[in-house]
Amino acid sequence: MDPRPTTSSAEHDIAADLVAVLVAVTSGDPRVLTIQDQRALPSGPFELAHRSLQSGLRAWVERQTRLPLGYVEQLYTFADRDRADATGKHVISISYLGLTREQPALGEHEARWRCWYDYFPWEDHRAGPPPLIEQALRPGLRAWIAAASDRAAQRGRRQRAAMLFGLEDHAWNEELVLQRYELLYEAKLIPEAHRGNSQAFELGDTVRPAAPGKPMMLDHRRILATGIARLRAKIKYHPVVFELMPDTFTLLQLQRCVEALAGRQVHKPNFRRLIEQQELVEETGETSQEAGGRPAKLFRFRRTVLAERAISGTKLPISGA
Amino acid sequence: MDPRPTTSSAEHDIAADLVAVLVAVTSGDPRVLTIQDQRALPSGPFELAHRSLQSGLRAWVERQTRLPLGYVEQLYTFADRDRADATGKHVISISYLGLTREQPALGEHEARWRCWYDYFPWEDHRAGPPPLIEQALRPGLRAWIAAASDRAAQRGRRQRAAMLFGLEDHAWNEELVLQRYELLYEAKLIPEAHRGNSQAFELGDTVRPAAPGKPMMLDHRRILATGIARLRAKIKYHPVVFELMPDTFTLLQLQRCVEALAGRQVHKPNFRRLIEQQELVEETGETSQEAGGRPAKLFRFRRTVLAERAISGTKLPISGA
DNA sequence: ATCACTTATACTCCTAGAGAGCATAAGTTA
DNA sequence: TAACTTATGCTCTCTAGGAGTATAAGTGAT
Repeated sequence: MDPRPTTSSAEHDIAADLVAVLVAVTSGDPRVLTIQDQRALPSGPFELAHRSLQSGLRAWVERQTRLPLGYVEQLYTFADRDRADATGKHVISISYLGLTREQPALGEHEARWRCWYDYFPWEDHRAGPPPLIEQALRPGLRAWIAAASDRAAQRGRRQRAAMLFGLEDHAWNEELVLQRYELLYEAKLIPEAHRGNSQAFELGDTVRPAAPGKPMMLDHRRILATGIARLRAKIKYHPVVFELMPDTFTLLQLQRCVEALAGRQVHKPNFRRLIEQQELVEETGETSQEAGGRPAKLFRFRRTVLAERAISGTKLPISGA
Repeated sequence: MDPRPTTSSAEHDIAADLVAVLVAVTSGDPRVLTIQDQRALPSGPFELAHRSLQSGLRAWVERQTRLPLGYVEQLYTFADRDRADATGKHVISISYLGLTREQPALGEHEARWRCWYDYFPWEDHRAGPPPLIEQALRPGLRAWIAAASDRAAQRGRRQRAAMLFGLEDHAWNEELVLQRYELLYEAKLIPEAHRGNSQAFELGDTVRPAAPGKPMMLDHRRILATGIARLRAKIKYHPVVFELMPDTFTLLQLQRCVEALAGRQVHKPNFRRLIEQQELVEETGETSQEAGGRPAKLFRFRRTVLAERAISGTKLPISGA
């Protein structure tokens, strides 16, 4: 073990990049900020001027996009060899999840909001399991299963696919976004898997039809998957949804927001019961009748709960897991 | 937004360090591997030869300590300005949690296993709330509360302290390890808070008596807190405990291991019920009578559950939260 | 041999919370 | 006025999880 803080000669120069998964929910769609023809996540260099990584990200995002970043959380740090840049220098990417409200009309650097289900169409189960799993994914998965070396390996692959994609009466678990992406990647059903690493085409690896869903540069789609998974897990025990809501909202709007993120429907009475009995919100006294039915009460998030409670003590009724 | 992958001129040279929180549980104590007179966590440079960060850490740890690393998980990436090394170069620290079984007699670089409660004595509630919270912590906390600018701020501080340390009929939540450390740090009850940043002694900041617990170099104690918190959260829904157990074990040994990590007692009948009804273990047919009572059946972890189940579907009876 | 003690293991009871369904209220639009 | 939409309240049921109790099967001391 190398005793700190003597600077070892083995240390090499490395560049650090910040990559952001910026999420907003607009009119019932979970959206993510993209650049470069919607094929990349916004990223920028980590500069010496920044006090810390988190403040570096905040400063950079708010300067570039003028978005007020409500909630920021570190996701994961990558440093794969493929990511070395033109000079051969190692690039470390530190990815962050950021939540914000609504989208202003930002137009710089062709930044665009895009529904995240465009990149992961199999993740949207709000109207039940999407048919595209059976139609577009299953054949490729079958081919991957059959391509395993022996019977035991085939059984393992089948079991893993069934568990992750909710096949053969496995229940759908919306949190396993990253694992599903990694399986599809491993099964060469993701276009990104064919780039860079040319060893991928050895042996009996036939090129299988790509899974639906828009690809991204480098490993940005994996980073996005990480962000979605983290957010889906987080909303169950931490009141972060409110960072995505306007100041006042109806309970149905809140529910739609949660459903958009979780990618599954929520039982309406239970949802209201949970929100209200936890006293996460308070009435504003006003009502909204945007939706042509009985006017709904408007609510506002009780920010004080963040101080009152142990921060891990809130729950949303998403069965899953 | 800066379109990748053009290398921006604003990128500066940075060194990347890997820091490991290596955990083992021996004879009922949760231990962590330390170096430098038990004042630092093992760390090493990230080298170009490594395929990825994770494999870099694995290779380096296994080479230096000859420990078989069962489970590895990334914790957090730090890059605070204080961490700049002698040359003024930014140092990014990527911290990892690693689980291993037992300790061999490794003696290199004065590496030693040490009980993690030596660094966080207030975290051990296995025999009820430790008296040292009332005796050694409470006075300092009171002083910090009283030092707030106005009544509202005082109330906020009191509430936060009560929530985190289980005072004033708040329940103890064993997962909030990091938040507790950060509060003590902020309250200047942690010796590490007095180093480096000399601005800390402005205004009415009196030097309060330090909290008990062995300090560490740099922010290593914070990293350790992060690791403990992550592990305490993880054992509740993922069967990682078994990475810390020998091949065969009794249910009581397993329970003691969980209790050591969680820092609280567990209801024995409920624990056994949960473990058995989830079919996490299988009998070996043998029995153990190390403990001078009725011989206990020996069990073994059913590794297949990792494939069978969605990995998030296991639970341990730790009320908390 | 008996007793005290330790540990293992099996049951029962209770309650809070989550899932699901139904009923009613109060608006809108055709 | 009817049909439809959305809001809101209530009930029922099931189960997981928390807590307590009882019995079994060993050890070591008197």
